[in-house]
Amino acid sequence: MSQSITRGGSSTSKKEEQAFLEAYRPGDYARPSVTVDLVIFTIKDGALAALFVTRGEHPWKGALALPGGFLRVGKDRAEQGEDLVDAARRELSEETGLSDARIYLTQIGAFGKPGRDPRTRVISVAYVALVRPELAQKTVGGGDATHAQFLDVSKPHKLAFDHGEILAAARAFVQRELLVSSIAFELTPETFTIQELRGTYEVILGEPLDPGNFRKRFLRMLEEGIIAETREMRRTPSKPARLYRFAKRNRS
Amino acid sequence: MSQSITRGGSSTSKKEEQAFLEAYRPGDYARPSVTVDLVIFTIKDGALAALFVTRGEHPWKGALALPGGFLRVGKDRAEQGEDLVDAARRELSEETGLSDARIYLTQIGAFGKPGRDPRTRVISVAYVALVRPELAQKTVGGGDATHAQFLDVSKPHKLAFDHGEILAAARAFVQRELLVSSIAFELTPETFTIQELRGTYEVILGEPLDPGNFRKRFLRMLEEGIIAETREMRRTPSKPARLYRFAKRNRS
DNA sequence: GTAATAGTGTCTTTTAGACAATATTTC
DNA sequence: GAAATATTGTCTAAAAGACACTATTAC
Repeated sequence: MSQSITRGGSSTSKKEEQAFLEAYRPGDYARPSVTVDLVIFTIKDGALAALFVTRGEHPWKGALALPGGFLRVGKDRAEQGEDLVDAARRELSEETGLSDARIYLTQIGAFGKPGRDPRTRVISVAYVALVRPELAQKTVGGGDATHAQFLDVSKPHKLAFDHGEILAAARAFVQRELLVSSIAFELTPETFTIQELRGTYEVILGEPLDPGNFRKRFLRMLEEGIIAETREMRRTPSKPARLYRFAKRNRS
Repeated sequence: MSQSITRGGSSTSKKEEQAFLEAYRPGDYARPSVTVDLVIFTIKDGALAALFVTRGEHPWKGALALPGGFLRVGKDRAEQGEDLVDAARRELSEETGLSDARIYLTQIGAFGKPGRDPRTRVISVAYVALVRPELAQKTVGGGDATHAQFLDVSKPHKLAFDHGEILAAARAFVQRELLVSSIAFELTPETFTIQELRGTYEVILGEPLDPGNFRKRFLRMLEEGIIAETREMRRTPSKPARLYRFAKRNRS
């Protein structure tokens, strides 16, 4: 915003500002469309999977795409529409039926290269959602009779628009975040064994972890109170394993 | 984007898509304005400082604000306007006169709460720029006869719009990034002593660091080739100190 | 010499990684 | 008992933090 040179911080009257706002008319320069796109991750069949929809219309008709939609913008100054994160929650709910506010959802950035959508200039604000596997199975994307489906992200898919780039950014975000916060639990069932949690880590990081060494990390989290023991055991093909549950976040 | 249920990935003809695009007319639902706002950091007088402008117009007339401006959006499909990061570079250049493409500039996210600008719905994409102190002094913001000025961010300032929130996010971003990448060098003169680099770390982290322990970290970076020794020494009030220079990034 | 700051060394604790070994259950 | 895997333990190396100490220069 180019500023005229006015200094000294003279407090201007509320009345004057009111008059300014009344007189304000939006310029007629072009505005972009703003969409909110979601990378909804879950663990499916032992792999990191994301929800994709098949496009039914041009452009990119028939191609896989990330779920998303237009940000709802109000018509006047008093009603300016919905917040970005609310639009993301709404999309999440529409695509999966999941409206639980506890589901992890966070913004990872804006993507807005000119030409990314051939129809018009679009700025997409991307969000990452993490859905526990038992919840994901119950959603629209859980079955495969619908247009939305969870697919293994380690397998290459031809995606519409620049959604491949957004997906890559989302994977990088989750990998980085895994090392500093408790997001692994957002992709793990309510109760889990040490090995099951290790599986989640392995799937996100894309590499195997030593069971003994992972156990040490796990026990540290237990001491810190991030994880709590339960009385139950999980039956396995061999020796049963203790079940634990997530107790508290290690950072807000 | 709501999808009609079409499956099977039948590849559609280019001609059909072309026809679709020709017929496409943007809907008349409201679009938001999109701006790019910058948090331009430097080190000034031994403190982390950011560039602020004084608003000359309503709303928030007379208040401090982050420099920023509207994203330029083209009028038609063929010419969709400038990229987000190009808009950020343009603003950086306009506000500081610095057009060097080597200046660190990266996006930290989109801010778009309804009501953040009383005039109309605005989505702001925020960028962080890091400017070396010797460069910052030469800029418009270096003196204080202009409307743009670098101010110590650890002192509270009443900022326009939600710019306080954006500034806080930018500071958090830089602090996190300091621990994993080489951004400290983006705020350090070309050549520097160990103590001077430590000063940069201290100013960003907001806490003192042990000189002996920091030296060990420093020497590790020297071994890794991130830093290189020079032949020069810096004269100090007491024992002179060796000068080093930044050699290579530790991650792209 | 004295003050100031550059630079070195020591000790402890934490964490990670590689990897061997033991324990307990199902079958 | 055999197979599987949960669990424990050992050794090494890297890194961080606290803190005392030495070296070299300006004045």
